Amino acid sequence: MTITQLQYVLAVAEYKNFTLAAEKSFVTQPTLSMQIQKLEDELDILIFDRGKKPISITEVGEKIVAQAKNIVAEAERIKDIVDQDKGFIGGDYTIGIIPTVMPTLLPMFLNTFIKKYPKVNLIIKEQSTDTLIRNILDGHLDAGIAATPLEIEFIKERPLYYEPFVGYVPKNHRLSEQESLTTENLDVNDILLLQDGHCFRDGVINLCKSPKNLQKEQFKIESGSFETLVSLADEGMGMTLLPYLNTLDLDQKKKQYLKKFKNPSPAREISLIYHKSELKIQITEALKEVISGIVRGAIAFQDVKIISPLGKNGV
Amino acid sequence: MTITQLQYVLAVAEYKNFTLAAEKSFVTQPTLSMQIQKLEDELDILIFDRGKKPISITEVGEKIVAQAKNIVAEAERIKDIVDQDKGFIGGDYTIGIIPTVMPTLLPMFLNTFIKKYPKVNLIIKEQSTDTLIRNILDGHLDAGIAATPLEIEFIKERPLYYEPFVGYVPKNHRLSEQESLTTENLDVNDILLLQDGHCFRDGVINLCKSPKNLQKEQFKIESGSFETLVSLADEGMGMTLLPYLNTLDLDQKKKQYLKKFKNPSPAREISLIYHKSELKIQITEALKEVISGIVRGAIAFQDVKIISPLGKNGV
DNA sequence: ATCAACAATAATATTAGGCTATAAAGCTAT
DNA sequence: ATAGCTTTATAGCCTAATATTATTGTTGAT
Repeated sequence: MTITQLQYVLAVAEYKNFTLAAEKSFVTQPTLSMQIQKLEDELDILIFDRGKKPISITEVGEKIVAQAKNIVAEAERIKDIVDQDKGFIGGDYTIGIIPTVMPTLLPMFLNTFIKKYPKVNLIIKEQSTDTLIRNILDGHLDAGIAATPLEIEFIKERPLYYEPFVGYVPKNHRLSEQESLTTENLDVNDILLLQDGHCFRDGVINLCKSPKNLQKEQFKIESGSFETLVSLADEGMGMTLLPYLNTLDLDQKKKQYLKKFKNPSPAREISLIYHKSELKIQITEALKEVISGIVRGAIAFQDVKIISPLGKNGV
Repeated sequence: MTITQLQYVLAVAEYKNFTLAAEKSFVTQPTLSMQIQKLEDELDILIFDRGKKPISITEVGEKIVAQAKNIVAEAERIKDIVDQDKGFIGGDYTIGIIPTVMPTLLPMFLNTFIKKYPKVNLIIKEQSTDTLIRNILDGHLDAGIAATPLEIEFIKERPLYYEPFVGYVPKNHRLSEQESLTTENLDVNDILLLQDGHCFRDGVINLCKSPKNLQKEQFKIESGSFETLVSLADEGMGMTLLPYLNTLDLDQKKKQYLKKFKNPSPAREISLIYHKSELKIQITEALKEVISGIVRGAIAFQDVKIISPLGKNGV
């Protein structure tokens, strides 16, 4: 049994296809086929059931694949140890960021980070919180940036900053005369929400006094971008809530409609999350330091109350 | 990097000597030297400092050795998974047993076990509790039988049976007229003890009312076997305490001096202990079942109070 | 029935891992 | 100092393992 063989097994388990798995492993298909056969012979079991299409994994196979993941991950950490010893920070690093954070946070740290750590090859993906968690758990992401607390087993959370919710209340709105907002003011049916799947949507719903009253209305407008929500609000379709960083690049005219909450302002906690196995921990630490350092300047510390980002389905 | 290379590293780390490590790995010394060099080249670090005698491990080396242990252990578990799937119970299995349990318990289960699981090659070692723990932690033992609770991190305890303490009070002893013993009766300075290092000794000291009064006497007799203690007691040197199973093969004449404790009788808890990583767990489970089954017959359930086996030094 | 997709097999080249023999280095003791 | 011992490194060689390309065998879809 070799580590290479286990890696081949993982590739086939992932792609359910020998040819494709071989390609992704940068070897030819017969090589991979033979190595897997050899492992199967050595253990005297079948890992894959080739009689089906797509290929399926046998019952023992599933257990072996799970264990192979462990072994390969532990083996990769040897390189980590050496890198850490040499003070080397580099290599591929894949990070997922939730859509509502991506456009505001990424430009703030990306440039600084790639200049400070030129040997790290950052791969950034925009993903919803639940995909992000899945990808961290199965090792496809090295880290993620998401609203927390999530409290998922095997995932560590390291808060980066707290971002207050800010109201956008257009002219003629019921609340437009108020100096500042309170949670009690809000009516969830009057707030324009992001579409399903965005955790900021769930945060807003949790924030409102009686989230269970979320009604099926005659027509319900939901969008994936705050820009749309603001425009809709301007058209008199209701008010909306924005994360603080998203209010910064509104044009001057629109800024007049922003209303802060009374302290403690509701806020979301944005954290760097990663697998508790702490693979590539030096890069993760480096990233955390860069982002924290930058954000400390941008978001003044305030008295906030953290709102859970979790929807009724858990994530 | 191969699993084999990591195993070689572990061997050298253990024996601090290439030649011996090669021997223990069943390869020649040059083979092992080269493989380790190759690994060091690949990682571009030094794991061992050959400039010292005996060979020493570099700082990074220590971390790599620790991680290599993980990887190798995880890799071995693949075989476990397959064995479990096949219902196969076999292979080498090394177990340590504390001296005060060995002579009474081993004959009770050994025969049954090797007949029931003929493919398991049992290797049994008599060891004190602290060596036993060290060996379980570093993987030299698959399991141990010791008095518990120990509550050591990374070690699981599975109680096998509770063994009451029985007094051996010879003629003319201060307590010889009493029907049964109580903890209050005991004076630690009047009890013949096993020599230092036996956890049964610590158990007895813990049991006595004021263990701190253990005096430095003018002469103090300690032995490693209960047989000696009983003989000494017969000579009027004091009384002693025995674990219940050790009283079974006293000759008829001596049995008259045995005195039970009033319920709840003090007792020691004897457990099967093993690393929480649960390597070879099928064999461990099988062993536990065999021993429990046999012991259930031998030790009638009683009202007991468990005495800690830990001495002042922790273990 | 034919084609396309995909895994297995065959034949072969290359590499890796093992061995024996031997050299070099580091100690120890005379 | 040097002879002798112990231990690790190097050299040269052989075998087995791992890769390649070319080809065959299956299966499912058209």
